Amino acid sequence: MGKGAETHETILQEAVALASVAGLEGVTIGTLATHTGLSKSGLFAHFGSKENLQVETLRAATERFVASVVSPALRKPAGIRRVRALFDNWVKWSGSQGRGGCLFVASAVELDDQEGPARDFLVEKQREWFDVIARTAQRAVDAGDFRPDLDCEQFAHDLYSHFLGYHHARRLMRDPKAEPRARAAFEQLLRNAQ
Amino acid sequence: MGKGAETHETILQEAVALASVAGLEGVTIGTLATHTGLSKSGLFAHFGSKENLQVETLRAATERFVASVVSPALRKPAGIRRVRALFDNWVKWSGSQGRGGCLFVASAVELDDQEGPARDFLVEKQREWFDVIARTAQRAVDAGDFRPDLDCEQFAHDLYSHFLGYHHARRLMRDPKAEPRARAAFEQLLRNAQ
DNA sequence: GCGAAAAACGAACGTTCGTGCTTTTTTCTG
DNA sequence: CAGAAAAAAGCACGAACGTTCGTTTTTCGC
Repeated sequence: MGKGAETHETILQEAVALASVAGLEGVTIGTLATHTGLSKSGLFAHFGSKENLQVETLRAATERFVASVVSPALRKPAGIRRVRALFDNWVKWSGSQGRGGCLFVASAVELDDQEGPARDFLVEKQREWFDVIARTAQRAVDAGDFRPDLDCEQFAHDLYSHFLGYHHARRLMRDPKAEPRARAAFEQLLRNAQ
Repeated sequence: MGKGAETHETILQEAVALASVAGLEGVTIGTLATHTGLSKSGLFAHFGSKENLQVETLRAATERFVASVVSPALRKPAGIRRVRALFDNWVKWSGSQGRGGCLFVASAVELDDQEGPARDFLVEKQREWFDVIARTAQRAVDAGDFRPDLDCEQFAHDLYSHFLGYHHARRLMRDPKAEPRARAAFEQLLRNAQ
């Protein structure tokens, strides 16, 4: 990897960390330059536009998310264990994000009314993630862990909701019961699916 | 109401509408002045600081929320019907917010890491809203609609999660199934509580 | 180690941001 | 209706925003 690509990576790493705290719009060229020890113009040249920086930041965050949440879970045996791994990894990952929260939750709210490539990218990746959950539930049905008439898309939607509830309780409300509540809700979701 | 207070009200009305679309931070003194036909300095004099404007915007939004969601529901007979009214009003109100989404959801993500009076105010009101839900569930237990050993705080947490899931599916994903999914999840929540 | 290519810098641009002042206009009260 | 009080405007400020451009420094292939 050449020097340029290396710096590029470093910038994106910092951008993801910063965005988790201040949101996508909060990642300003100036502050990002300061944090990386680069000049504004030097940093800017790597991306060509703020919009592109935002998309690349989301892309970098997605890579990390897949590597630490999705891929490990997909290595578990299909069925309820894999479903558990998905949710468990998700919650653990969210809690390990330093001071910040889940960048995707933050971006979802920030971009829901902002047409453009950043929104398009986020929606696409969220859709993929939703489908992974739904398919994983379907595999659990196939394995006999879940009842045959389960609505897997509804299951994915509900799982997603429980994560959002967890995120809200932990991040805004700073409720120490956030995680146990989320886990209780998840267990109930599993029971209803069996 | 004098002229001053009237203008004050008009500004806040516009601020709430604008914040629902662009977020709290997106409500800039300049754009707000343009939308209300005032000068920047003239508008600014009403609030003294941007921070105070944000708090007042949240306060105005809270008033509207209570008037169109909470109060009508509390006029229903205690029990499961009131619980239904809470969720129903909430979902309907969220869908009727014009182009924007729920300001509280947007602010929750925006302010979760931003220490200050705006955050404090939001957390306080969210806490109150959470308590209203939990107490309403308790009244349903008392009325015999819900089982006696129901964890009412968990119920409130779950209800909240389902709203967040609905909001996410509708606003970011623009999923036409968002509302039926949320309603299905809510019905399941009720069934589990009985 | 030389020279081309890539990377980073420094300075400036036009805007917009929130926030002070002072002055003018409008509203309310006696 | 006059005069006080309130409201709004006008103007300016320093800072930060994204972006452009020309120059300097660093990296890398030969």
